[in-house]
Amino acid sequence: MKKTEVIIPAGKLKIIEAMRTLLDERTFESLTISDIAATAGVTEGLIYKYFKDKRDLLHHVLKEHYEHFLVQIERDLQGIDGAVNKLRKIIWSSIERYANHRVFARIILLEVRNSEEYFNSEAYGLVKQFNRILLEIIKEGIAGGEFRDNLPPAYIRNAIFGTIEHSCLNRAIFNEPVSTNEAARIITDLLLNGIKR
Amino acid sequence: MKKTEVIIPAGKLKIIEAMRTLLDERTFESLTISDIAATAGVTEGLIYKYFKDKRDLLHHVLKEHYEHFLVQIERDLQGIDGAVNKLRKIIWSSIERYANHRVFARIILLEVRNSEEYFNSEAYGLVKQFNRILLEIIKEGIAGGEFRDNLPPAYIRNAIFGTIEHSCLNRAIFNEPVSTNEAARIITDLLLNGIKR
DNA sequence: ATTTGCAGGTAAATATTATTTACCTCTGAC
DNA sequence: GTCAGAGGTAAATAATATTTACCTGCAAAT
Repeated sequence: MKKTEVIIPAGKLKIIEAMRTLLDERTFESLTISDIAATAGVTEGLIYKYFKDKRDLLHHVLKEHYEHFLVQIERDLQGIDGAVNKLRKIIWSSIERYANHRVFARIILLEVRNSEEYFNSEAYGLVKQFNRILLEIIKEGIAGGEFRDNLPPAYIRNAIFGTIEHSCLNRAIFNEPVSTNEAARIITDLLLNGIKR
Repeated sequence: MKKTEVIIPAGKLKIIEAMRTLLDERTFESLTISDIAATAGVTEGLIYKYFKDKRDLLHHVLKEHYEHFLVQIERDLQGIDGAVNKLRKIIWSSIERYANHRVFARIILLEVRNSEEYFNSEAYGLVKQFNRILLEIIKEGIAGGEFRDNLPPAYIRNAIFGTIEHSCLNRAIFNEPVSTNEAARIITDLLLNGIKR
């Protein structure tokens, strides 16, 4: 009775759902407000009732996806001890998310970073939250002697993030398949042990 | 007498130059044809004389940048022996390019990957060429025993590329400073030796 | 039982931008 | 000399995003 008291109007839900559907098929730029309204079965004006503009709708869709992602991440990390083990898990979970939620991957990898407003959006706030989680694990690893202490944590984070994202880019763009387990195993190994023989 | 016989018309040059200038200040999406024409001091119609559309102009600007980059890379690699040394150099050169040519970095990291046409553009052809160079170095390193032989070359390439790009993202987006030498040293070390103690 | 405020929704006007069209003007090869 | 074609312009048109004014049903407050 106390949770989700807020009833979300049917029209708004249809708009969000239409956006998700269309983003699976086409790029954000190529979608018109009229496309979205038609797919949702509402009028164009209604979109502006709930969202500031087209981009605001995009950010909302990303925010919903990211909320699910963060819930899953928190859950996945439960009961795992040690920075290496946590890192292994977080890499696996991230790849799994990018691989199995292509719209999510496309939005975050390709569609949002080119606008200023994104960096003021709620969605970006969640991304920063994820960043902090990852950074905590890295610092824990350094403090506990599992990771090297002569690499700046921010660089480690960039390497992890960057490697994962780049490895999932072809999936997002060309729909090339990704094997989550294999990718996670290789990327974790590569990052932990390096490429030098 | 045989090279650069082609005279590029003044208007076209001004358009390209205007695009570069504007991209340093604002995002691609926020630029209008009328902005570009005004900055270039030409009429809007002329832009369409030389470029298919706004994106085609963007791809052209990227192509010019990438040509310079490739020339520099080929030069930088001259006389360097060994895969590790070549890798070290290519990482340094890439970071240097992203750090000192912010428009280039912004275009490639933020503006082009969200459109289908990009992947048919000449600019993308050059990116693939760079990819091949990097992949060759990796294969050389594996064959020569400098790199581990149990990591797929494509993953190694993604890790290198992804780490570099992610490390330069904040520079591209927020204009945060990057120290090329420091970044190159740390990233190379991290990728070669891994993050595990 | 009315009224009334207001959330959900529509339809059409307007504003903004991209793109096309028709034309003008100079120049250098024939 | 002319004339084809490159460089360029101005204005019309098309495509889209956004705003405006309005309609409708319904859950309180009177």
